[in-house]
Amino acid sequence: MMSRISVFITDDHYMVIEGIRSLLQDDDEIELIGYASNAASCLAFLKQQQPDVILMDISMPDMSGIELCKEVKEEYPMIRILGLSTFNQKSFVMKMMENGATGYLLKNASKKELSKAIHLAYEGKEYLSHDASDSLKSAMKDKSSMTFITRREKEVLKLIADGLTNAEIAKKLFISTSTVDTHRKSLLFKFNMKNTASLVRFITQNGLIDD
Amino acid sequence: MMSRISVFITDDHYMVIEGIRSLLQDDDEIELIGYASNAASCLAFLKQQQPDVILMDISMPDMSGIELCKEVKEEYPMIRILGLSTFNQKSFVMKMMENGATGYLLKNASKKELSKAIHLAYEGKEYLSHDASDSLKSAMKDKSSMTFITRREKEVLKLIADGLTNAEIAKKLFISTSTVDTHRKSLLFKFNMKNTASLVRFITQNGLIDD
DNA sequence: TAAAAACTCACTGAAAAAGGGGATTTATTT
DNA sequence: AAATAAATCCCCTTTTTCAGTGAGTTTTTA
Repeated sequence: MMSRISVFITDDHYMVIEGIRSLLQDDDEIELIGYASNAASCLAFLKQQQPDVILMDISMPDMSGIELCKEVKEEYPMIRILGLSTFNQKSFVMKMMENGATGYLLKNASKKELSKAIHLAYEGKEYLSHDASDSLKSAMKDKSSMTFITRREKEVLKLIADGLTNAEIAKKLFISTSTVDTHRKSLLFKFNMKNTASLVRFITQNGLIDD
Repeated sequence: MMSRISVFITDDHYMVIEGIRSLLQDDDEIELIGYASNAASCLAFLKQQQPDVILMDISMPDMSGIELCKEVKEEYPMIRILGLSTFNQKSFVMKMMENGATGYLLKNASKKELSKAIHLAYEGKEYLSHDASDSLKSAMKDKSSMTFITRREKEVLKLIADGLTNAEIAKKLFISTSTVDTHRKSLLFKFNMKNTASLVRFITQNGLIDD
């Protein structure tokens, strides 16, 4: 008999970790070897030990799952990553996959679904949570050259979500309002949103901003 | 020895339910008698059986936890309710408490914290997750006469968060743009926000809108 | 060290939101 | 039935955002 699939969890909600742990307890083909509640300790763990599969939440206190996914994949390309989220917005799913995720799971997934996803991920086959796969299909079409947002854009995004106007942001960052405006437009374009309202909703909902 | 405290969970994330279940397994003073993944089945359950304490998530597919909390309290005033959330924004905590919640828990709460909160809730004493209690204190001061938003305002709010402009909303609801504008202003006023960005962020973050 | 990406700034014009005021009709509650 | 709250509509002005285009400087990366 082959060895068990080793799994690691990165999620900042204790209850979610507990939930997964509990769901995986019976599955004797899967072994939970550890968990981390933030990106830093996840990376620290990986230096010591590499699991076969990582279940990774999008929103972590110190880094977004999308970024962490990218970093982990660069360092340890053999590790399979399954995105974990409460939402299923097309752009997020897309970005996770672009950054090397093997699949995507919603947090209300059943025991069966979870187990299936891990097994498939281990074999390198992609798995997409039901609701997610639909949105992904339509998303993959307009999957233009998206390199994700820059440091400055993120900074501006945060302030936009805080309710600051371009003028206020400009003052705060010691740049001109034109520049802020450019960043704002760039953000709308990259996230494919038509105005600030939908942009803010999206990034808040997907935990792409630190509360 | 007294009988065990009966607990019911309402949360639309299976993993969270599993997590709580697992955390409570060892505590032989607490008995988990059931769970629901939406407001409707929660209410249906309560018609048959009433737990001592309900652990209630804010964001449910069919109704916000704030509303459900209110309804449950009206029908079964003896049931203690503990709010469950990933966030800890003052206004949300405040509204949950105003609507009858006995306490408030963050989803990254430890086993000890969870158990403590349930026991305290059972005794009718309030428990507030650490981060939450701070924000609540400062919030209670400016707790002005907020009657919360109306049906129509909520409808408009949803569409604003979807990224529709006043004109588009007006078309959809068969009313004039002036009316939509009035509702928008009213929302900004009620939530004490200065623009759409901060409004959308706030309501999204607090699960006051159905994703 | 080139090339690419990120960051910077400006101009124009149109669209939308925000701030302030007032007003009528329809529901709801007391 | 009277009072209160909700929903509807309009006016005006100012501020902010959005769309499109162009272009120089700095930083990062291949």
